[in-house]
Amino acid sequence: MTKDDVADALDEIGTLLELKGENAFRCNAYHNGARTVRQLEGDLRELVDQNRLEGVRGIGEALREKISTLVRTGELPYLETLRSEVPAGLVEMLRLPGLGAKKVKALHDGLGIDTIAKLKAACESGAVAELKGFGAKMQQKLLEGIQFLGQVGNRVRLDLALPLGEGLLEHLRKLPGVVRAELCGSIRRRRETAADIDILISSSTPQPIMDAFVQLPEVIQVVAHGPTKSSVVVGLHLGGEKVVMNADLRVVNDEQFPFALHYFTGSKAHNIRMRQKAIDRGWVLNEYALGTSSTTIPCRTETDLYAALGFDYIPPELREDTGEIEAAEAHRIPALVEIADIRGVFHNHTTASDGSASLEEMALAAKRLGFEYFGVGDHSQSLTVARGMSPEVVRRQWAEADALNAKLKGIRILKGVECDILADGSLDYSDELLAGFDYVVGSVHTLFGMPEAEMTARVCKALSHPHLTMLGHSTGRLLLRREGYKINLDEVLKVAAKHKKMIEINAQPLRLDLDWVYVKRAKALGIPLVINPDAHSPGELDLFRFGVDVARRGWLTREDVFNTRSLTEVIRELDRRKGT
DNA sequence: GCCGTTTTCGGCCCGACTGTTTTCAGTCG
Repeated sequence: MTKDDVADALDEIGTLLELKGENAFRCNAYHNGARTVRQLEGDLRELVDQNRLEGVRGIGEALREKISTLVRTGELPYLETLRSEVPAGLVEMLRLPGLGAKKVKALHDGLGIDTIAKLKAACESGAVAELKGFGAKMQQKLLEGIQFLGQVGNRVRLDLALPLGEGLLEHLRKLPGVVRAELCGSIRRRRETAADIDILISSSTPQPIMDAFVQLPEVIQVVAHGPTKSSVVVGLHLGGEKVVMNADLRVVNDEQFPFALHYFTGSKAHNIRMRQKAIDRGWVLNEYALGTSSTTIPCRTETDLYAALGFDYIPPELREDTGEIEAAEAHRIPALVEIADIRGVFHNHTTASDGSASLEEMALAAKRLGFEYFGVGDHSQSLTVARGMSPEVVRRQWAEADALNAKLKGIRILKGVECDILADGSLDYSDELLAGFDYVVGSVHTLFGMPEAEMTARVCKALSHPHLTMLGHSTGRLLLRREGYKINLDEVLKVAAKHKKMIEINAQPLRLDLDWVYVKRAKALGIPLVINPDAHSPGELDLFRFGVDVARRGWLTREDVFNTRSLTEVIRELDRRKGT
């Protein structure tokens, strides 16, 4: 049982209790507990065995008991019982916009509806509109929701949601009367996926802005259209993909803007803690103001808002209630790594394996981005599907790199490889050949179905190899598409720290692997992180910025990220590692 | 269910919008 498995179980309990009509705070306690478990540091099994869950905020006696049972037995009779009491279709119905636990329960109690299919039939027959608390509009909305659910999934990757949101923002900023305008929500916090686009505008004339918003060319459907809040569905073709998602716009006056910006950026957990901190000081914090009923504290920016509470400014990427509030209170918010700090990258592909551009084209693209060094990391021989390099091809690439380094000014090519970690944990080339590279990225590309213990041992063995420099995409996940392979990352991090290896943050928006939660743990273990775009074309080099987002969410400073070092420092460190 | 220099009970963030109401409950973020 992983932390995610346990957290999923707690979330499910919370949801099932809601559907049974339980006290909302009790339900919420389970959802809070799930979030806490997901972000726990260390091995859950050990935490349970050593009784270290005691004192964790949000996990009391009852949850601790259930977590222990889940971890020790892999089962939870309490959850089984709940499942037998609540039809599975009710949980699925919650995904429909406008349907919460109360309404789902009313549909079930009143009409015996326990699946989306039955709900669709009941809407079409007009039965739903007859039910108390429902009506014709609700019935129509549900039908539309059922159709929408069939068309789009839940979340959208950041690299798609961000440009869509920025496009809307650009339109809106041109409107008369707009003073300030920003993207909020999970996009501003740079989560790897987003469920919707949140936009905040300050203006003294909200109505015409609202009217313009719902008529933007990207808008497919208007969900809500009020004087200060509107909600629409937007769609756009981006990079060959049709992106459809919800977008919400809120308009406030300019004095309210910093409070609203903070509020709509979230996360929800961060906001709740902030409001409690305000209450501790005898104030109230909401999306419009900070203060008491008689006086308000003027703030021009979010920085002012945090300062009013005695806090450091908290960058949006940190606002997940994972310790940032305590750090801000103690004035220990780190100076996070920035895009401009990155001076080169190490894991990229060329036509020598499955890339689309030559080594020279890639190096020149890196130079255009302002990098000092470009590390090539083509695939190794066994990965034939990606045209992995034979030893001959490797030597030819080294000669090419030497020739280019003699010719090109302002960019240095580093000779690396993305070497397969074979099934038994050995590397894909002889030690003699590996010794000729400037560095070696080790990655798993095969046998994803291995049992967790075996996969963990495989990767840990590779980490003990003297020629391995850094671990590539650590779980192999593809966001919203494929789960990563089963691996005990806490163990992997421990072993990486022991052997003084680096770990990659793969910046491909589809991967973003290592996940930020583990980035934070890697940092705590003193492991250097490396941000790599895993570029297969010149244009993809720029994807490194999404890796910077992950690094920031993992609390990394410039010092924590290896590729913020200068070329001289990088070469010195790589040479030092090869010498040991 | 969780939590407590307001601790063992009584709170738990709070406002906009919708659709159904005839003054408000439910949903959402």
